[in-house]
Amino acid sequence: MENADVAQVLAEVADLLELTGGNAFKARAYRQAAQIVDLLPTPVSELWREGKLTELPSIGERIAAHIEELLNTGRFREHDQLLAKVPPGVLELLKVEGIGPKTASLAWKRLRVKELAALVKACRDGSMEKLPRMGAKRVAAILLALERYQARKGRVPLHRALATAESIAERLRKVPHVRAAEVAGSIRRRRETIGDIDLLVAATGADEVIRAFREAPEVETLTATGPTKCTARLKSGLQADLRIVPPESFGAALHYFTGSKAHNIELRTRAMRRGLKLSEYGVFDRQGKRLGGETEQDVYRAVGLPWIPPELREGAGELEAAEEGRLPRLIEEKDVRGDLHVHSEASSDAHSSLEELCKEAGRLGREYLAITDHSKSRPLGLDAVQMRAHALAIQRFGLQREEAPRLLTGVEVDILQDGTLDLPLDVLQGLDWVVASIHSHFTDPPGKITQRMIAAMRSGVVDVLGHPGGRQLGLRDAYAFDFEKVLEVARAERVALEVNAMPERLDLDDKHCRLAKDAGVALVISTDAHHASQLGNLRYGVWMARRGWLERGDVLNTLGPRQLEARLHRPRHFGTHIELRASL
DNA sequence: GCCGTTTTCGGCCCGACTGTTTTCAGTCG
Repeated sequence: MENADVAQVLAEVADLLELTGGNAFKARAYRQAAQIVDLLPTPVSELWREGKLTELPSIGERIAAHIEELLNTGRFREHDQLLAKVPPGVLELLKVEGIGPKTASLAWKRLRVKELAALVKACRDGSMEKLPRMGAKRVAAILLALERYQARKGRVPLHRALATAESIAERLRKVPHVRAAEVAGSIRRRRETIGDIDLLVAATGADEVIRAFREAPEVETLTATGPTKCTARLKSGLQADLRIVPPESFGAALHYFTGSKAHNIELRTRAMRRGLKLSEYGVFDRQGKRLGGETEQDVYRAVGLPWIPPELREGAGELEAAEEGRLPRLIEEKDVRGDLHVHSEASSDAHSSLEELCKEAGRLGREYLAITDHSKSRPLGLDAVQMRAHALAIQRFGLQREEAPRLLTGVEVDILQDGTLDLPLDVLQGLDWVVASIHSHFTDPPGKITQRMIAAMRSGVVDVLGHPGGRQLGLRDAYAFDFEKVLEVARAERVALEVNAMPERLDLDDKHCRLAKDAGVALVISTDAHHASQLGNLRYGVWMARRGWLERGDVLNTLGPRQLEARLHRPRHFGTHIELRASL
């Protein structure tokens, strides 16, 4: 069982407790425990084996015992007992916006609503409206939310929401009396997917800000408005929340609305223990005297901590790290000096010439670029003879150029179903840089996928495993394999793991980055660009790496070309060693 | 169910908005 599965069961217990009218604080305890497990950088099963479960915050004797039972048998008794009391469809009702445990429970018990379809019916036939504290408006809102839930189950990838959010923020910055406007929430934390957009404005008056927001081209309609806050449905189907605060509260509010929730609760609890009160309006002492809140630094200073970068604010140990002075110095985009996974028009699914790629990479300040086109198993991929010729062409083109970037001959070679590579070893040995990736048979059993990766890493010619998890956001989950085992072999064979920066891959993800770092395995952040314009996607990979606590020293392509050669497992002299070209 | 510099019982982050009420419950972030 993965951490996410354990977390899901614990969260479900919380929902079930609320639906059945159980102790609300008990429900919260389960919800907190679920959050902790979900964000754990190490497998929960490992901590259990080491008897360290109760060392985790929010996990005591009882929940630890439940987790043990879950890991052993895939279920636990209290969960089963609760499930027996509540029809499965009622749980799903909670996912509809505006429906919480009270409403779901009322609809279920009074109207026998046990699933979404029955809720729609109850809303339409007027029976819903007769429930206590329910009225025409609430029923209409629920119907609308039901529609939206069914239309857009789930979240959108970061890059889809980012441009919209930044464009609205930019518009708000131009409104008179606005001192600052920032995108907060999970976008600011650079989460891989986004549920909604949070915008924060510091201003002395709200009316003009709200008017500008309403008139933004991305906004469809406002669904709630107040003097300090309003909510809009965007044309994209996303929701955007806008908050307006006085300038002296901007830092406290920015901190608050950046989250995560888990991080905020930890920080507020810490403040409380020090006799302070933390809210989105500032830091206050026991008498209610304001101590600060204009900047985020005020907030952290009040609780005796250094400023924590948003990407780390997940309640995953960042407060302890800050306290002990071991916050990582996170990698930045400017630290990355080269791109080691780029496709040219020699790949059937890519579109840019070497010239175009070099021009754009040069503009972005990249010092080197590995051209890594597909091997023969991919449609129109290169066979041994074509690969040699292509490598020569890359070299020749590179030699004609004076300016950066320097070109490396490379390949993205397929890892075949039996674990062998899709091109002969001597061809691969003749290249500057070898990315090995799985592009087929994703549904092989976990053991088999793991063996394919291990065999590839042990070939002696592979420099990095490309998009190791194989996921595509919203399309395909990562395939199942034994990551621990892969890390072990990667370290022994000195093979790096890729953080693929394609916004729809972002693979490795943050948790796996952190595990790799802890295991002493090197990482490479690459764009996997299929067009020159995608070379700029590097920032998405850097953000994921930052969420995984990575520092400059953890990432190979922060090195210059000479230093990089020196770090590799077999001798390399980029661009100078293909003796085979003479024989062609 | 968890937790402890108000510590083994009695709390549990805090505030805004809506729709329903005629003072507040429910939901959300």
